[in-house]
Amino acid sequence: MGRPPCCDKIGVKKGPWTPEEDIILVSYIQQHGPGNWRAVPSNTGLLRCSKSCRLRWTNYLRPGIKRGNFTEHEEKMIIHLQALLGNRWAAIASYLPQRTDNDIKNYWNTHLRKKLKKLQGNDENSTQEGESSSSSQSNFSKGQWERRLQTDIHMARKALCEALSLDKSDSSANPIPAQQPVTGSSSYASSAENISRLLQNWMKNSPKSSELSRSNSETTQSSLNNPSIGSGSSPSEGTLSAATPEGFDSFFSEGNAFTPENSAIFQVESKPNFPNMNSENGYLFQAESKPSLEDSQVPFTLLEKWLFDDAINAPAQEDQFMAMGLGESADFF
DNA sequence: AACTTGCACAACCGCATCGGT
DNA sequence: AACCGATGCGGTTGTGCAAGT
Repeated sequence: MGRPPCCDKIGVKKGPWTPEEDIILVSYIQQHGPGNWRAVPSNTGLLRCSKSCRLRWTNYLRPGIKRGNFTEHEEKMIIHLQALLGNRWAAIASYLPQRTDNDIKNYWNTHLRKKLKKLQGNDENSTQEGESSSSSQSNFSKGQWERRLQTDIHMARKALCEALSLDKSDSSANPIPAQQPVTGSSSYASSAENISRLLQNWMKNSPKSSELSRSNSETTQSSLNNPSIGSGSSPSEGTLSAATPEGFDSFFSEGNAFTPENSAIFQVESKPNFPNMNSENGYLFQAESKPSLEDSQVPFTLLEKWLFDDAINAPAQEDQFMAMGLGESADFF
C-alpha cells in the first residue's frame, strides 16, 4: 500500500515545457489568479500535474523574476544567508525577491559551494568542509539559533506586510520590496517578458521548434477546443488565441520577438476577466489568495502590530544582514 | 569529426506542513 | 483530535550544451 500519486500519472506529460503550454498556463492564471493548482490541469487541458504547473509558474512564468547572472552582491547575500540559515532556500529566496528558491539552490550547488570549498582549501586544510551546511546545523550555536529566529521574524513581517497589501495604499511606506517588478509597467508585462525570453531561447536553441510546435499543437488545439478552458468566459474571449499554431508561427516568423508590446494580445483579450487588473498599475498578481485591505480589514493583534511597526523601521535590513556577524557565520563554512 | 567529460539548469519526486472538516 | 487534501520545500535526477581530447 503505497502513497497515492500526487496526480493521475497516466497521460501526464513530463519534461520541458513548451511555449504553448507556458502561454496556456499564463493565460489561465491571468484569469483566475495563482492558486487552486489542482484545478489548473483539468481547466486548461494541460497534460501536466498540478505540481508541475505550480513549479513552472513560480520558477519561470510569474512576473518579477530576474534570471541570468547573479551579481556579486547577490552572491554575497546567498553565501551569508546560507551560512545563517542552512539550505533553507525558500527562506533565502525571500531576501532576494527576484530570485526563485530553485534558482538560488542551483546556483549554490553549481557555483558557490565549489567556490567556497576552494577558498576554504586555500585558507586551511582543515577537515571541516564541504558539507558544512548540514554538518553545521547539527552543532547549532546559540548565536546562530538567534539569528535564525531573527530571520523567521523577518519572514513573518514580510508575510504580514504582503498579506495586508500595504503597498496598495502607500507604496512608499512599504520598506520591504514586494515580489513585483520595480518598473512602473504592468507586472504582467514582466510575465510576458519571461515568456518572450523563453520563446527566444526556444528559437535560439531549437531550430526544429516550429516542428515541435506543430506536434504540440495537437495538444494545444485540443485544449483550445476544450470548452472547460477559461470557464466562465465566452469562447471569443478565449485569451488563448495566440497559442494557436498559426499564432505561434506568426510569432516565430519574420523575426517577431515576443515582446511585452505584442503580448498585448493577452492583455487586450483577457483584461475584462481579470479581477486584479488595474488599468493604471497593470495586472497585479497579488500574493496568492491573500485578502486585500479593503476586502477584510482585520484589527491588528499586538504581535502583528509589533511586526508591522518593526518592519517599517527596517529598510536597511539587507545591509544589516551583511554586517551581521560575517566572521561568526564564516565559521559555519 | 567523433567521442568523452563536466557543467548548468529545468524539472521531478517524495516528505513536511498547513488548513479545512 | 484525527483525518485528508492541497500546497510548499529541499534533494535529486535528467538533459542539453560546451569544452576538451
